[in-house]
Amino acid sequence: MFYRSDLFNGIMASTVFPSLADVFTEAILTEDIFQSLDQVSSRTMSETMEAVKGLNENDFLNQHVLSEEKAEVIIAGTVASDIDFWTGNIFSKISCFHDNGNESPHLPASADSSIQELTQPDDLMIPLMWPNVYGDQGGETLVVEHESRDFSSEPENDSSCGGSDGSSPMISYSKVEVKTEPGLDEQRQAAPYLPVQAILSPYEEEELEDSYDAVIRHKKRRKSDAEYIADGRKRPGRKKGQTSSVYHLWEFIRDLLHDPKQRIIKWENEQEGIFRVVKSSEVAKQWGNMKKNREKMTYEKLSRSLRYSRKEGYFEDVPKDEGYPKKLCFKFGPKSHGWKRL
DNA sequence: ACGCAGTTTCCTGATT
DNA sequence: GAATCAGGAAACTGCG
Repeated sequence: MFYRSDLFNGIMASTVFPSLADVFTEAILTEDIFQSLDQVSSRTMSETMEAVKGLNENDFLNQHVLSEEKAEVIIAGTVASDIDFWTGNIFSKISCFHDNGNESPHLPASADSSIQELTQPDDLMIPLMWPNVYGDQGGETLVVEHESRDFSSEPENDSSCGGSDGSSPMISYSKVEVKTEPGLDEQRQAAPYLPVQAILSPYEEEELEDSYDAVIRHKKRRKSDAEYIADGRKRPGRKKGQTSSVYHLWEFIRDLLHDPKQRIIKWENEQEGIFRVVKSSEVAKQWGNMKKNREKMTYEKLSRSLRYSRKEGYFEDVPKDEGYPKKLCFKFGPKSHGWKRL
C-alpha cells in the first residue's frame, strides 16, 4: 500500500541519490493503490522509506537533507482530465506542493495535459531543499507519467491490494516513472555537502568509458559537465532517461491491435498483453510506411527492433509452457501502456 | 551542435 | 530449407 507521497518521495530520493530512482520506480510500478485523486495524503520521508523497501534513513546518504527536512510532505493530485476512450485509462496531472506546517499550501492549478512535465518550482518540493537545482541555471526536468484507472465497476482479482480505507468509490492505479535526473554538477553545486558517491552520475561513468575508448578506439571525447559549467552553458540535448516523443514500435503495435478492421495481428490474451503477428510481412510493411521507409522495412528488421524494445521494457518474454505459439508471439512489457481494454 | 532514445541495417548462428 | 529467433555491432534519425 503506497500513497501519493511515496511517489513524490521516490522522485525526491532519486534526486538525493540517483541510484535510488530504480528502486522507487520499481516499487511504485508494481501495483499501487493510491487514495482518490481529490484527497490529500501525507507521510514523512522516513515512513515512506520504511514502507517502500525497508530502507532506513542511512540509505539516503544525505543526512543533511534528512535533518533539515522534518516537515511532512504533502502531495495533492489534481482532477483527472483526459480519458483514453478505448482503454478507459485516465491520465492526470500531478501537482505537488510542500507544507511546512506554518502556512496553508497553495493548491495546484487545474490539470490540462495527459503527461505532465513538472517543470515549475512550485510543482516540486525539491526546490525547497535545493533552490539552485531548479533555479535560474536552467535545471533539469523530472517527468512523471501518472495513469489512473477506475476499478470500481470491475474489481481486480488481487484482493490483497484492497485499501483498508476504501470508502472512496474512485481507486487509482498508478504508474510512475522517474525519467530524468538533475545533472551531476548542478546537484554538486547546490548540495556540496553530499558525499561524492551519493551523486555519482551516469555522465561520470560515461566519462570513464570514453577516456578508455579514446585510447582504444580514438573516439572523440565527450565534454564533461564541469566543462559546460565553466563555459557558462548547460549540457545540451536530451538527458539520460528522458523518453523521446517519436511514434514508437510498441505504440504502433498497440494501435494496430485496437483497429478492428485489420487482420494482420491479433490478441492471444488481451488481459495479459500477449499478441501474435499473423502476417509478418504486412505488419513490417505498415511499420515501414509509418516511418517513411517504404519497402525497405522487413519483418527481420522489425523483430530486431522489437527485441531491443523488449530489453528496454516495452515488451517482455511470453510465458513458457502456457500454450502460446513459439513464433511470432510477443507480450507488452511494463513500460508500455494503453493496450488493455477495460 | 550535441547527445540521447529508439530504432535501422547488417550480420552470424541457433532453433522451429 | 525457409522462416523465425537471438543478439552483437555500428550507423542513422528525430528531438530537446
